[in-house]
This record gives sequence, C-alpha cells and structure tokens, in this order.
Amino acid sequence: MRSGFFQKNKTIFLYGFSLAILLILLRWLELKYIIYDHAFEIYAGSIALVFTLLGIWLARKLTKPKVETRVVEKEVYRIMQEPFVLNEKALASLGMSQRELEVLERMSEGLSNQQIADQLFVSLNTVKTHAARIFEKLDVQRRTQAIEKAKRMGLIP
Amino acid sequence: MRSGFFQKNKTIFLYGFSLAILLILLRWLELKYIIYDHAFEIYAGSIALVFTLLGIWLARKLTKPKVETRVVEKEVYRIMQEPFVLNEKALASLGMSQRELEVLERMSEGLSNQQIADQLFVSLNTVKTHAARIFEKLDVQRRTQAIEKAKRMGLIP
DNA sequence: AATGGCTTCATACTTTCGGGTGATTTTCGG
DNA sequence: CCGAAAATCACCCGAAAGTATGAAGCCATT
Repeated sequence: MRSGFFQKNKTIFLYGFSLAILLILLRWLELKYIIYDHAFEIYAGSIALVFTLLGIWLARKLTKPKVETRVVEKEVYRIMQEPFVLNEKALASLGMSQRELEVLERMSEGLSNQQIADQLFVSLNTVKTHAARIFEKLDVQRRTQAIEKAKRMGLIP
Repeated sequence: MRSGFFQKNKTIFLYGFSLAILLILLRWLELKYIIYDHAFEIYAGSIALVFTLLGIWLARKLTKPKVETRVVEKEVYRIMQEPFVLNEKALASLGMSQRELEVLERMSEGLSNQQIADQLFVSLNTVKTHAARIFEKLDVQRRTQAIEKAKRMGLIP
C-alpha cells in the first residue's frame, strides 16, 4: 500500500524534507546577501540546531515511556470480625463467674444444655442451674436473649 | 563554584565542542581532498546526523521518565462495624422466603415464637411451621444454631 | 386447567428449656 | 481454719420449642 509505505517511512521523509527545506532557505538567505561573512558557521549551526530539535522530537516519539511503578494504597474494606476483646468491666459488674461464661459461650454456639453438659463434663442439671443464673444476671428470660445481650455487652465474640 | 558551573552547563559545552570538532574534522577531510564535489551537502548531512543523535541523547537524558501509574492494590485492614448487607446469593441458594427471613430476624432478636406470632399477626403454629422450614433449610436443629449460622452467612445482621 | 411454591393454620406428640427449691462439695481469700 | 462464693447435682412442673403430618387459600407460571 502506498499510504502504508508512507506511514512507515514518514520519519525518513520528514528527515529529508527538513534538510532540503533548510538548505533552500539558507541558500535563499545567502542570495539575499543577509549572510556572507560567517556563512558556513551559520549554516552548520542552523543545521545543528534544527536537527537537534528533530532528534529530541524523534526520541520523544520513539522512546517507550519508562514505567515507574508507584504503589497506591487503596483501602480494601473487608468483612472481618474485629478481634474480640472481652469486656472485663461488664463481666465484673454483672458478677458473672468463669463457669457461667463458659456455658454462655457454648450457648451462643447453638449448643443444647445437654451438649454443653457433655462438653463440660457436668450433669444436665448443673448446666441448667448455670443457665438460670446467667439469665438472672443478664436479666433475660430466654437463651436467645441472653446471647443477643451478651454479644452487645462484649461478653462473647 | 567552578565545577558546579561546569556541571550545570555541561550540555551546552558538549554541544559547542561537538560542533567545533565536527567542523575541524570536516575541514581536515576536505583538505585531504577526499571530498570536494558535493562538499556542502556532505557537511550538512553529517552535521544533521550528528546533531540528531545528540538531540536523541539529550532528550533521553533530560526527559523525565513518563510515569505510568500502575496501581498496586495494598489491602489496608481497618476495624469497622461492617454495615450489614444481606447476602442475597446465600438467601437464594437456600431458597429462603421473605416470610421465613422475617421470622429469622425476630428470632435473632431473642423473641419467642409467640412474640413473633404477635408481631407478624399470625398464629403461633404458623411461626412454628416457618421455624421448622428455616431449620430445615439451614440444616440445624435449634433456633440458637439457626441464628449463629444465619449471621455467619450474612442473612441477618 | 394444572402445577408448584408460599403462606397460613391446625392437631398431636416429644423434647428442651426455664423457674423454683434445696442440697452437697469445692475453692479460695482473710 | 472458716465462711462466702462458686460449682455441682437433683427433682418437679409448666412453658416453650421443635417434629410430623395434613390441609386450605393464594398467586404466578405453564
């Protein structure tokens, strides 16, 4: 393709053109006897200047941009359970005992009284007693309420 | 400082030097009568070539690298109470109905079946039926388990 | 018209939970 | 060592929760 050929050799054409036009211009200036004393030096200087600029342009055109990796911090919000810290104050103010807390934790895991009893190696009745105390201290009636309240108070995760 | 002055004007000095040396070289070549026919064109061409290269070099030296910002995501964890967004996918995959979800929500608030029935203006039996379906779909046996699982799945806050 | 899902309700039954009471043992600080 | 708090266990009883089964009405899709 003609246009394709021109496209690919555009730089070369431009190059030649620049040189030709510059020479013509300089000759014309010479003929117009504006320059005659240091003619050659001016020629050379002009050519040097123009082609330096051309070189710069070329370099900018052809050089691939240097890639500089810049780390941009982007906040990625994640669902994460904030590290649970037991609310000791609330625990103390309620007078919640260690054993009761253990029962409460297992309750919140959805275990039945019997399962809790098995895990803690105590009788079902014992767990019931603990549960009753827990409800009393938390001032609730049902285990679901106890769990809800205890979570809000920071007694369990 | 002298050296500082030279440093800062290095490019200009280099420039002048190049031109001077080139001219001397060309004159010498001319004197050696290797060139004499198309002397001027060769002069011009040589100067053009050299200064183009110089321009390219200059450009590369002086041009600040184009910064292509490459975003590298860096996770910044932060504690936040996750604003609850309902996990619709899980909801759909479980085939959980709207009514069932309502019951589930109230369950998690610690309400009894009777209270839920009153709030939703349905009978206790209806709530029980919903509850049974919920347990079935969540594959659990107790309401406490259902709450625990539903929370983890993002069905309820 | 038929099908299937959702919601509603009922009945009957079993299991678990929660309240109340009382009692024994263990632990731990004064 | 003594006493209070904690932990353990038992028994009873009623309430609540959960299981199983059936069924009717509604609504959208086929």
